[in-house]
Amino acid sequence: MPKFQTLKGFKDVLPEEFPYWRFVLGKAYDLADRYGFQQIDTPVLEETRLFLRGLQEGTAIILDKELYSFEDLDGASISLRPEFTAGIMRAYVQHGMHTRPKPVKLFAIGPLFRHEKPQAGRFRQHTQFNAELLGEEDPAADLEIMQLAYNLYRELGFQNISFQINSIGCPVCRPTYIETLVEYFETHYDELPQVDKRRLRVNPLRVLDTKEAATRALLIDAPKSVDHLCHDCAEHFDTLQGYLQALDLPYRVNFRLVRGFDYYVRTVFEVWAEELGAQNALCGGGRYDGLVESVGGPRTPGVGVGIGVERIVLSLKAQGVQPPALPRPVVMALHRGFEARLAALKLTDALRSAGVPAVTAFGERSLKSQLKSANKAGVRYAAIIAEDELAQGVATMRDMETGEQTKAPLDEIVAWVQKRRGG
RNA sequence: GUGGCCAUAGCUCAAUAGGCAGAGCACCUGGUUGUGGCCCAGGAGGUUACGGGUUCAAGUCCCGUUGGCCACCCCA
Repeated sequence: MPKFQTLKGFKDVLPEEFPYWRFVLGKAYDLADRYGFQQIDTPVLEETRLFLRGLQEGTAIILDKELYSFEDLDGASISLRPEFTAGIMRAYVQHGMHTRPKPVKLFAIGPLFRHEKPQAGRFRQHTQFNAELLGEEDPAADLEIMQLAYNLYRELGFQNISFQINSIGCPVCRPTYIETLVEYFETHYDELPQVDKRRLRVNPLRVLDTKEAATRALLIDAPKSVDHLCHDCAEHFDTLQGYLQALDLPYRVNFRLVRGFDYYVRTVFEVWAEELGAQNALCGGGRYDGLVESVGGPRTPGVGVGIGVERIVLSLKAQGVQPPALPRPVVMALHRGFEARLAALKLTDALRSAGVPAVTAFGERSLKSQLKSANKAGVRYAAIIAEDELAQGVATMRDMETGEQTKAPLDEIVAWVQKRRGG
């Protein structure tokens, strides 16, 4: 066993993975551009308080346990970011971004850290593509965030994806709903499994997305948030559904879909892919009109989504989607003798400058050995430069697929290769 | 945090009933003077995850630890 290994829940991304990563991230950038989102990057480390601000005590304790927190050299408590949104909201307020033309549309890509028990598609460090739309209450904003997520999956080649949506109301209508919900479960208190008794106490909405069969039976008759929305929330939800229908976006209202935080309002949604087992949620998002305020800014509506990149990569593999191949060296310059080697180095340099991926054989090994290297590197052409070629000022260009060989003047090789690459 | 399954070479896996740690793939070198793939020969690569225990003898049985997978919990 190696002397050192990655920490529990962390992993290396090896070269074989990168066709997938570049495919996903390339598409993410592309879509963000097309949707008019601007990129923002915030520090990986922030004040711990930022991540635990204004949470109910029970929730704060749980989250605290999953936060990578430590004391800085000056004694300040700092933490690795467990999510993007808090840092982006902090930046929004700190830089007075509320004075920018609304809506402010931001996206970010980078690592997040949570001290969780590792599991399928869940690591202690994961990468997220995050989009936030701030300053707009129109359900079309919710729609835009949802479209962004949906089309990312669609354009990556995902099949059978659809939305699960719900509206969890707002500070006006939610408290009454939660009261009704708690009352309902209290009349069935003895039928509730231990976990759900606890949930009912700590975070009642969470009882709705329980995995306990006994509780799920009770859910059939449980009050639904969509039936307890205030006028504005109901209208917002109706309008959003009208948009989804108009745009042919497949969705289901799922009254069990919730978020556990107070600043979430109205729309919550997830994108689901069929046949992905227990972890069928590809991403989740929602509206958080109270969030900017909670970090000290003006009251600002907002809606956002977080999309886990590792989970996409896993799903792409599970669905057998082939990402485009990454560029490989096209030419390897082989050489024999010191002068030839210099010529090979110059040739490689010229090819690279012209945009042709090229490498030089290293060392002073036999031509045979160098050809083996060229074969393993998968290059299309071996440019052989030895005494004869040097004397004539040419290279022997060997096509590694057909074995065909032709000589070409050294200063014409760039053009020779480009012509054959169809450039 | 709770529970189940698992851990042998870089990878995939063997190793009778507890009795000398192996194969395939991958890697390196060679198969003569300037030519790859296939083939052949050779090489390197292991404290059997780690620590303890039982035994004449442990990869194999027992305990602990670490790590992985799966489910729960949680999911900003």
